[in-house]
Amino acid sequence: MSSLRRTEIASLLKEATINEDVLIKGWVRAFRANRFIALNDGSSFGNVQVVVDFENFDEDLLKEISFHSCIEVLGTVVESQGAGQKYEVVAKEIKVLGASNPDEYSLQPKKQTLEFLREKAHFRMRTNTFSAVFRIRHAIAYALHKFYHDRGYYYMHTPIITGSDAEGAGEMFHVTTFSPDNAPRTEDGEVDYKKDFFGKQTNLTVSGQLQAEIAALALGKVYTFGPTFRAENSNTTRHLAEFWMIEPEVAFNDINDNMDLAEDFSKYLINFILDNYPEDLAFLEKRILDMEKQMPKEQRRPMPLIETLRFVVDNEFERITYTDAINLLRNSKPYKKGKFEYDVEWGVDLQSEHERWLVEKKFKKPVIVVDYPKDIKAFYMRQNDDEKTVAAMDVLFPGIGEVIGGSQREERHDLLVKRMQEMDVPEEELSWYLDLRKFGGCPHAGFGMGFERMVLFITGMSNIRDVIPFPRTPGNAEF
RNA sequence: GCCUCUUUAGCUCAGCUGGUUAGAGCGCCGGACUGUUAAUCCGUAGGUCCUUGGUUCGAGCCCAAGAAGAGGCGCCA
Repeated sequence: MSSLRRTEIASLLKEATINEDVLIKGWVRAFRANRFIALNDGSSFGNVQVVVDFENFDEDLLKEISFHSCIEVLGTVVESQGAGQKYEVVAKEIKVLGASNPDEYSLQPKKQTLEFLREKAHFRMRTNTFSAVFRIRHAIAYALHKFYHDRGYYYMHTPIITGSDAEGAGEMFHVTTFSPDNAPRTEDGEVDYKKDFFGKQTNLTVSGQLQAEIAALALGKVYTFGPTFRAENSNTTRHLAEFWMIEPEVAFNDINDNMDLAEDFSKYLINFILDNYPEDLAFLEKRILDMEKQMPKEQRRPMPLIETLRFVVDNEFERITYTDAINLLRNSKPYKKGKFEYDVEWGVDLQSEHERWLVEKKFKKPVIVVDYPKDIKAFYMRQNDDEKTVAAMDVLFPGIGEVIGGSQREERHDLLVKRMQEMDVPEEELSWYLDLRKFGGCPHAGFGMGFERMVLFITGMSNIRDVIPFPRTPGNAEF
């Protein structure tokens, strides 16, 4: 068509030279009045408007310019006569790269529900909503690397296939080359994993934490970022069987440093998106506001999306001990009026309704709860001097709940061994983990942030399946 | 895993107390119009009422079982 190099729409929208010829390619978002094509190539939220003098184009060609068809346009940049945009491109030549028969195409140029689009995961990224979500998802991933790199952390790749099942973070997916029908058996009739690929039973990782601790005790400050798998039968808007987790682990940090890091990190990610993706955020915010118009007032968000994000970065997270949280809850109105479904009692984990009350009603901002009873937390968390609690923390966000869970790790060998025995954690399997306490151990701390939960919070979406391109949930592994 | 709700046109939904030919908006298609921004106006087509079984003179509607989807809870990130 032309020897011109393709101009990306993002750069065209940023700075265009009047009367210059450009070559653009993209997918048709709308074709109005047989004259105006809204073209998008994914490089930005904004579309470029292509103006077609339909009198000068072949009718059959114009017919092929349909919703989400892919076209190439050679045209001239001019100042727009219309109100919606500064520049537009007057088409000289149009070539259809990929037609899309509107009779058969399952997406339509109208509002469609997220549930419907979820079933069309191969097309849903072409919508405004999902392209905005996935641009932001990318940007959060970039920002997290930048945050840690700029602060001298090392990105550590922990294994996806693990040989230990002692991490205690949930049900695991087994990894095997055996066929379920005729796996080798031992004399007792058990599956003989000694004959399996790795010579032992292996699983998909549920956390990179234990390995990250190895790295932290050598490189000082490290983080992991990778896929994590939980075979829990969780059917909620905030659980996935395959999700991504960020796990910093820092030598010499105590629980307070850990809380500082969690807060700084969360705010950095939110700020990065506020600074760099205002258009996408504005669109997502408007989408929610439109949707909420049909909802009763009490179900609406207390603040629009961008205001919520600003509020979170501008205010300190509330820090409160588990014990104080219990006291607050027991003195709360819903508790006294018997509105809570579950009882509030020291030693029992906070239920969703209790966390929601703390975050959404009492403090109205992210809350960090620390010093949980040791019996409801993992074996590796550091015992506090009261001998009843451990230096564990959860960071709770409005609307989502737990986004971060972390702790100072137990670095005292004898105490760790005692705890493992109490909780029936096999010492032999974790001898390497105990070695870290025997040979040059030190206080250290870290946490895990659910990546998709952060994406949920920043985009304001309500179902976690809509912030990962190809969600894996119980009964669903399409695409 | 538990509880609740939903399933009717391509999509989103309405459908009265069980009663004749199941409707609307949007989308698609055809036409009109042509500086539009969710364009507008007119018109056409489009249905396994989720599936199976039952009750009934008669079932989209009632009953039973199953399937799929959504939400809440639990587990957690």
